[in-house]
Amino acid sequence: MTTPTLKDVADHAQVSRATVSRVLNNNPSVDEDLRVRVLESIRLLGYQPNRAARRLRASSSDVLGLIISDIENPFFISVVRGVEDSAYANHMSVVLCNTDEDPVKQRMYLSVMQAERVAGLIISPTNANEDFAELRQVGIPIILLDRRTDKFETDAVSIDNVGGAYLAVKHLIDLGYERIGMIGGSPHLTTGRERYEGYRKALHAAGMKIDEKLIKVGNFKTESGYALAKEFITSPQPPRAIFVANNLMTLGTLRVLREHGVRVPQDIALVGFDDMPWSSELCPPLTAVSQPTYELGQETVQLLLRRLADSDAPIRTVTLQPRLVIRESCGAVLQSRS
Amino acid sequence: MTTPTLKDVADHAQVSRATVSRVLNNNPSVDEDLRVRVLESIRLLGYQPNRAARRLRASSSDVLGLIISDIENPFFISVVRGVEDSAYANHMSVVLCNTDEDPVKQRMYLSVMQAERVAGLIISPTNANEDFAELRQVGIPIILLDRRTDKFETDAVSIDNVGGAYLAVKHLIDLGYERIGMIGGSPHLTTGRERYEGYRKALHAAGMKIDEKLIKVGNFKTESGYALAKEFITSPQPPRAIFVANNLMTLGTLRVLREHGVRVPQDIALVGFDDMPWSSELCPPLTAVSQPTYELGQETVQLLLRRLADSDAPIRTVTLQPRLVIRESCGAVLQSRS
DNA sequence: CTGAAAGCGCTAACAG
DNA sequence: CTGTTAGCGCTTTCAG
Repeated sequence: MTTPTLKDVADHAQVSRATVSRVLNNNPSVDEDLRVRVLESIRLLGYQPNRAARRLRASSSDVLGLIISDIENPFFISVVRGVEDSAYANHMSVVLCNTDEDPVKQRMYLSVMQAERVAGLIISPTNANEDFAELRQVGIPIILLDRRTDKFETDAVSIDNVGGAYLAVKHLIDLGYERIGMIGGSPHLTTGRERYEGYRKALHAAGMKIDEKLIKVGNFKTESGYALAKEFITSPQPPRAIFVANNLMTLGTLRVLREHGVRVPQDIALVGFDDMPWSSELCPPLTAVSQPTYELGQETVQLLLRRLADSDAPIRTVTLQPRLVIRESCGAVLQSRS
Repeated sequence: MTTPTLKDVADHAQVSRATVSRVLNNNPSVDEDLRVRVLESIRLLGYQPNRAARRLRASSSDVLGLIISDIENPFFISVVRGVEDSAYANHMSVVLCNTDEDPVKQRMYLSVMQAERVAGLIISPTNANEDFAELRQVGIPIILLDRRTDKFETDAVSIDNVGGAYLAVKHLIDLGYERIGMIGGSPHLTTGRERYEGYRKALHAAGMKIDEKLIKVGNFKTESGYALAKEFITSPQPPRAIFVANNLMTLGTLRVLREHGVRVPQDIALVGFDDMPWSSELCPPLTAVSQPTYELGQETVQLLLRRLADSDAPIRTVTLQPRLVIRESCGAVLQSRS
């Protein structure tokens, strides 16, 4: 019922606590004999350093905070995985928190992270106007993941959303579609705004007019996609093709279309943003913008590590390029393989 | 760059550190005047208790460890969500670790949890023969999630896998299928074994023979489902219907069938285990055993809370019932809605 | 190269 | 009801 402490190890090895501590921290200035003796005692007693104590004393911790905004969204899973693997490879553990797009929860978790004295924080913020004042004051580095904020300058890694959306809509245009609609995500998030911008740009570049009636804005959730798509198909002049701004909304859209017997792509063509493991088994196999999610996660850790090593390094923003995966939901060439 | 400490608050409010501590911990024996004065100082200084210090001193922590075996598997996401929400409601934070079905990683994370002195641990173990000796020795309660181990008695919450599989296979039998095959998951996990048992039981109850050639065993991953399904359809006598033991393997199976132009359910009928948000948009909409994943997560927290309150409470095992969601992949009545 | 000693920020008896 | 006094387990000067 009781764990051995550093003192126990010291007693057992007949050295001072300082020496044990040095061995633990790979301090080179320890005689080889003592080192092995200490190591042996550690093994024998099954000693485990107490992290709470260590963190209290040495203000450095090896815990990395990861705050994501919606764990329900499969997009984040692969991201989490990337963060975790990278952290693991660098001997850090990660504490994952989910704000559920709730600013109140976000505030709370920010407090937790601060009180927890994490080494650094990776976050995809729920709102663009958070300034992370407390965390910054304490000197905890922050890396923005996927979404950015207006308020202040930080290291950030994100996807080229404008480019991705452009790619998707251009594909539709190239296939000859007109009346191309969009089901957009939260306009208060950079991702929502940028994908919308990509949509506009693509139409613009093709000399096509923007028709406000073909643009619906929601909140990146399945229900929102469902509701908006329903508005579309029950409207007098539904779009001939739709670009949907994320995977959840795409699911909602597919549901409505199926329920109303609308055929894809014969009646309405569809491109999604986010390529998921199941996208190729959907009905029909979905053409979608694929985001390098795993790399997104990895990259944030790299940025954090760099910032930890040099707090004065210039601020860096990394942008990852998405690519279009063509399947059957737009009526492009039918392919035998996905 | 420096955070106020409890001492700063004490000085500011002109009281002792003990009093501040009492206020912080809602100790009722503090005069109302002092309490407001302290609270005011806390607010003014923006004080945040240092968790590391608190945890070091009071061996009780409000951090709950959650170790899952495969974050890639969407099944766990909803579980995580359930755990998190319940924990949040009970003022606890959760640290999530992903072992990736790797016993070495699991060992490491168990150490981390111990060193971290978490209040309790919820885990879906990668292997059935882990005994959690160290954790138990330190007195950290453990709750088994979804999977169980042989080695020792603990509180556990899981799904009735036998019953779920039985339901699925019986459905196939009731529809008149013969030559019903199974693509099973890891036999060293209780979930894998039990779903297999349910399959056998259903055939048995119907007076049907078990044909070993119709049983393939894999490891719950997409690739495994892909490979096994391929073996099936390239075999001289493929099964007429298949029960697939989890969502990832179902995805792999669907992929093979699509690639080989096998029609579902006309050529081969399919039932999956795990109903996912996208199951109804698959090609064809999938009939599947739906597990109460969110509740699974919630329930583990309840069990943990109970154990924390009374370490001598009798060991409890909670079993949640799954249900069958009928769609189109088995050729049952076609329904307009999912 | 090693040990002694002084805390990190907080809580928990124990007196008053 | 409040303050004093010890530490929790570890790291880190500072002397030897």
